[in-house]
Amino acid sequence: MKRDKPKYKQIIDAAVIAIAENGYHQAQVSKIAKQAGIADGTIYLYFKNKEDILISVFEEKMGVFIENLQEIIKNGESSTEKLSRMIENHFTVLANDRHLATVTQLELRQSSKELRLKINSVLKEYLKLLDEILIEGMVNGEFNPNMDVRIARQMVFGTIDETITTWVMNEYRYDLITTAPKVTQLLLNGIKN
Amino acid sequence: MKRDKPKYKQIIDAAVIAIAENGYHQAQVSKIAKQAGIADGTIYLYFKNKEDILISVFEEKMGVFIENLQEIIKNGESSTEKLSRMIENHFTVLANDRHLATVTQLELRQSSKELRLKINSVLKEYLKLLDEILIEGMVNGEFNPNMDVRIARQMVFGTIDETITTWVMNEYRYDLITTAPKVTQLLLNGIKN
Amino acid sequence: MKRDKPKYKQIIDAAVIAIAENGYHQAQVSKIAKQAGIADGTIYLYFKNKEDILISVFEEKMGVFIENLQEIIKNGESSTEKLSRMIENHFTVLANDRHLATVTQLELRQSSKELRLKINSVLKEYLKLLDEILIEGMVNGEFNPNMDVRIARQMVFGTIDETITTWVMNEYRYDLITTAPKVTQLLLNGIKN
Amino acid sequence: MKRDKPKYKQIIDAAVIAIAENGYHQAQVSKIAKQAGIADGTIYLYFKNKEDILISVFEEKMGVFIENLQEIIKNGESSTEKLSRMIENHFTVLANDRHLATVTQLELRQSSKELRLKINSVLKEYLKLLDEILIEGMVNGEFNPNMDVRIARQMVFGTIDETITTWVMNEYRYDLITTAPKVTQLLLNGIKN
DNA sequence: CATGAATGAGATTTCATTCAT
DNA sequence: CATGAATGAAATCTCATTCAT
Repeated sequence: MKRDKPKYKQIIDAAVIAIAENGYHQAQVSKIAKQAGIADGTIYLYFKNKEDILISVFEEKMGVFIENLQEIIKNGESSTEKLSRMIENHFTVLANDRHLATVTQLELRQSSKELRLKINSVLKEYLKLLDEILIEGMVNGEFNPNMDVRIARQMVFGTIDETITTWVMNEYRYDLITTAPKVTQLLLNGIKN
Repeated sequence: MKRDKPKYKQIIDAAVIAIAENGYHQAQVSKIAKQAGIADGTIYLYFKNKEDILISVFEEKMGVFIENLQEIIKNGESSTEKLSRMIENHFTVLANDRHLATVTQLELRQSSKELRLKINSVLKEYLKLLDEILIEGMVNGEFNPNMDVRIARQMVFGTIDETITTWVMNEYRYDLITTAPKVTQLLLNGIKN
Repeated sequence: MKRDKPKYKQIIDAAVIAIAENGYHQAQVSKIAKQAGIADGTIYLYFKNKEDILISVFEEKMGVFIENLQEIIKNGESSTEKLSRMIENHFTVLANDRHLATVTQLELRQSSKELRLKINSVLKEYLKLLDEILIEGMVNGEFNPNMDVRIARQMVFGTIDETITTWVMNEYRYDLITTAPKVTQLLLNGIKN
Repeated sequence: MKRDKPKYKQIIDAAVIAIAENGYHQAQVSKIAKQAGIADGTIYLYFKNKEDILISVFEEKMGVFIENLQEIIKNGESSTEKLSRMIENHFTVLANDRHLATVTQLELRQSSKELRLKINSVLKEYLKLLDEILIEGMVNGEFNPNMDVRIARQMVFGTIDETITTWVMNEYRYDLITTAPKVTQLLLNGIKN
């Protein structure tokens, strides 16, 4: 399996750094290779083409979010706690990896519509877990049982996304993690029963 | 004033159509010129460069949102009503101009970080008006006076944005305008006192 | 019409020279452009891609052969004379343009099978005229009426082609034009009645 | 001697198949190695480089033609019969190995001028035997004693070559072997005394 | 004011060959 | 003898912008 070889992850990480430091369109394959300390051609032993690198970056990194969220869902007591810890986790992971935050919130969005559609399908898994939490809360009485789940999900994710993007655009000037509880509070107000 | 000449608006509208129909990266200056029925070179008599066209597209179109919002603020009775009508207006304008919706929600986001930063500064005026509504509501007791305005604003705008983007990505399959009240309801729950 | 503009022929001629002097695979678009005294990009205002240049080279140059042959067929008295003058013309044109001879006999054959198939369809028109001469001669009793026209044509063209290719491979060391009558004589012996 | 080891021939045969099935430019060293069931690097224990493989393909396969022709010369009664049997043999060998026919008539000609010059020098031995037959016939009165041997040889070989190439290009649609006598007849007419 | 032909910089990807194991 | 992962040079084509008419 290619993605188990050390160079696979090495290239993924190099891509994140190269994109964060140079911008999406200035992160040429040669720059990624250089950052990874390998030859240009070696990239193509592990990835079909440049787009494949970018999708893989998203898959690998989004994988962390998904795994964490699955853990949270498994261990959380109430739906409220699960949602709260999901937001906290999302903020924490990106606050602790500014390169990754820049890449996911700003740079990767410059990709073509085709690439973004693929990225979106990766994202869907994450959103499905979010839906699980919301529906559970609606059933057990923690959240408003009459709300439209899709819209609630869009509110939760849209707010998280906008909050983090603004933080990145403001060049990480303020502490992101401490805003998490406030974001959580507002969102919970919106959806609680 | 350049922007009062007929060809100025003609090019702006041509750009929206060209981008919506071809996608951001396939909307070459020559295509915009052709759509506008003028020569490539003529574009440069009205715009400094391609980026200038795109920023102007955003400025002009966002201008409609801002004017409408100013009107809403002037005429609205309560803060709650103002916020409600702002969301309704935002949804209505884009639901009625799918070309514009595609361009603002999907295509223009493929632009470079630099361009997006400029677009964001245009957006700021709109967000400042939103802040006005929120602060007014906090002062007059309609909204939670202890909430963080910035976060509340990000929730409102992030939710609107995410909702519309999803609608565009789903190829306008459902009716956007009728979801506005549900979105408003959730957001008001979140911020109300 | 693109092929009437002066730059069209200018590029075709530059391509012949660039290919003859550098070889097929070393005749990069940039070399052709330089030889033509224009910018690389200008090539693409006149040709769809590199392959299009090469096909056009063949079409334009083969056009001369075809036109000459049509003239010969129109004015020639006997089939024997027509065949004789066709061979003479073929040898003369290439003997007088060694660049072209190198390109058609050696370099262009390195092109991909796809390109060669296209080149072949251009060639077919020439071979159809040759067939006309042969059939006419079979009907009027100058040539053997029982021979297989396809094979006769392949003999005539194969011999011409092999003769000229050998001459080019031997770096034009001997006089090509004076061998024409001998070639003609042998071929006529082969097919005469 | 390298060419006596089993892997030598194994690679040669793999090359013919790989080229015939994939085309000259798509027959990468790695494909040839895979076809031969060995590792890429192993190729370089038996051949200096890729060009060396291709020349060797031609040498080995042309060797069959040469051996057969030597046999024919040794056993044939008249020059006419020898020529006749040479043509028949040439057609038969290629008609019975379509992979080889495709490779020699179409694919290998896409090689660089340099490679083709080397291939030609391999071909020379075959052509020298053909010259022998022609000269013998001129001396013993079977062939026209006044003809130019070089041109006669080019006619014979050019006709054979063109005939077979056309057959390959037409995707072996008709029977090649039965055309041999007709080709022979026309050629003999051309050179007989 | 308007035109549109011409410019030219710049990046992805392939594949023959090597060499440490 | 054999392997196969790694190398890195090299070329087509696009498109924003200019400027002579």
